[in-house]
Amino acid sequence: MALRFFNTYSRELEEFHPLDPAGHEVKVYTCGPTVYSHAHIGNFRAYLFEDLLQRHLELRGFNVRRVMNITDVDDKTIRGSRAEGVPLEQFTSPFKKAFFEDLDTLLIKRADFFPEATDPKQIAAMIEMIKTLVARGLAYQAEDKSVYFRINRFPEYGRLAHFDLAELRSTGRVKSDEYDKEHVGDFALWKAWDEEDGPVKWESPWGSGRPGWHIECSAMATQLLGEQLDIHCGGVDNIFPHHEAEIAQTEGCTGKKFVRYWLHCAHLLVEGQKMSKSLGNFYTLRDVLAKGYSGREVRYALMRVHYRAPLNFTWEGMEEARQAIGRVDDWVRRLREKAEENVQRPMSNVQRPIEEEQGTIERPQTSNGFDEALDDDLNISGALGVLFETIRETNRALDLGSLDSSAASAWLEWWERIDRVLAIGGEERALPPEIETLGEARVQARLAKDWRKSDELRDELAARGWEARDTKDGQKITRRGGT
RNA sequence: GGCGGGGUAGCCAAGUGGUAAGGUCGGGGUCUGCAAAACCUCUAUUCGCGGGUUCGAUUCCCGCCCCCGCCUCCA
Repeated sequence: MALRFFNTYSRELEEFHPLDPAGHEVKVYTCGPTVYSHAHIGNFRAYLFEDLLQRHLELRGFNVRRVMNITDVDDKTIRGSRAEGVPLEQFTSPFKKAFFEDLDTLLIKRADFFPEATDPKQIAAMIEMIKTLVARGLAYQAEDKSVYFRINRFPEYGRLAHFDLAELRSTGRVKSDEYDKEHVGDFALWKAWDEEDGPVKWESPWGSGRPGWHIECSAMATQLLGEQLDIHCGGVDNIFPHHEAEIAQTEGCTGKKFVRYWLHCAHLLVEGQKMSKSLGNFYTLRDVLAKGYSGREVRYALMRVHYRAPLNFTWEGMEEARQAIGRVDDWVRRLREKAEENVQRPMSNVQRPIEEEQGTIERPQTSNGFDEALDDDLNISGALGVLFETIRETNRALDLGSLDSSAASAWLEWWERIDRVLAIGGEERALPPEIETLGEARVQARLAKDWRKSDELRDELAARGWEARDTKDGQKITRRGGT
């Protein structure tokens, strides 16, 4: 099956073909965070979806060139810096740093560029775009000195969201400065300085002020990726007005189709409601980590539901993620042990091709459904289904002794390949010395058949987050859950 | 009101015009000193509701109901 995505623009599943004539490079723009506080896990759901997209495209052989912007100037960042009485840059910088740390925690691949809105080069590019729009009559300076986009001159406006402009209803969420504008729907490209902005301002042909939010993305995307993008992503709440505005501005300047595939992810809910800072019902990644969950557990929990379906965040869901990941870990560990048997006696009886004929375990197929599931608009549930079925089947074969070390190696390779997309695999870590000591004591107790002491030591280990299991090959100690 | 997304087992969640993947939880079993892990097994005659098309619909069509979101700077 061909790779296909649901395009918000057409509201249809479309086969994916990049702009690059060679069919190799894919240009992706993803809306990033506004750094006025820590991003919450709802934000990270979107970034995880984008990470999954990038990783799958890469697995499919595309070379992804991706940009994610950092909005470090807007009403909220200015308000924050004033409240703390520090310069804007000083206010946003810790949140930028935290954002990148959080990306690492969740094993989200870095974009190629993280342009910042306050970068003078970007501001200059934004001003250039606005100049072009003004010159073309697509924008005008109003009495309040701000510059607005004239949506009536861009007939396509509303097409992405499928909105009829005449039907737009004000939610009253935004303070209206409507009488300065020709149309309520006209949006700011350049916001004239006012007292609330304090020292935050840049010079422009229209006086001092700062750029509007939407123009930021248009300028950065075209600067770094060119006038036409393959894929543009974001949360569904960005469809209107943000992405609509981006189309208007960019196409207003270039006259070319801006984005070929628009992909939007649904919201993360908490108790059935959208998780958002304004409602106050949000968790930051740090909140979840503080409960003892690891980055990859959060990653799994937020990634396991299809990106276009709402996902309800619950602690029960976190526990499920922990269990599922533990199952994967145990399986991988088992395969590694099996695979190593090969290394220990490498040369002995060179060829035993006969083992293949004993109706043993099948080797992994290059594709046994995992890639194909993701090709279908990133059907992660289908892909995970393939993984877990594989786990059950290979575990069964291991139980029966019908999976030899070379087959184990082959399955391990299969796993390592798909984990380049999932990135949920854990790392083997050495036992801390005190755990080692307790484990050793338990082995001795067991040799002496001192079951009571053995059980006590097992409880002791469990209390420290480690689990002792007695297997045919002796005691095994593993970390359960958490980091 | 307009525009979207979603309604499948206790919970999470795939999916197909031919009779329901997978995860998690819970019950039973094999294994174990006891456990754990793993494996086996049980848990939706049924896919929001009502019509229609069809030999047959959870899947296609029509009409409803419920939940969530967007409707001018929220991922």
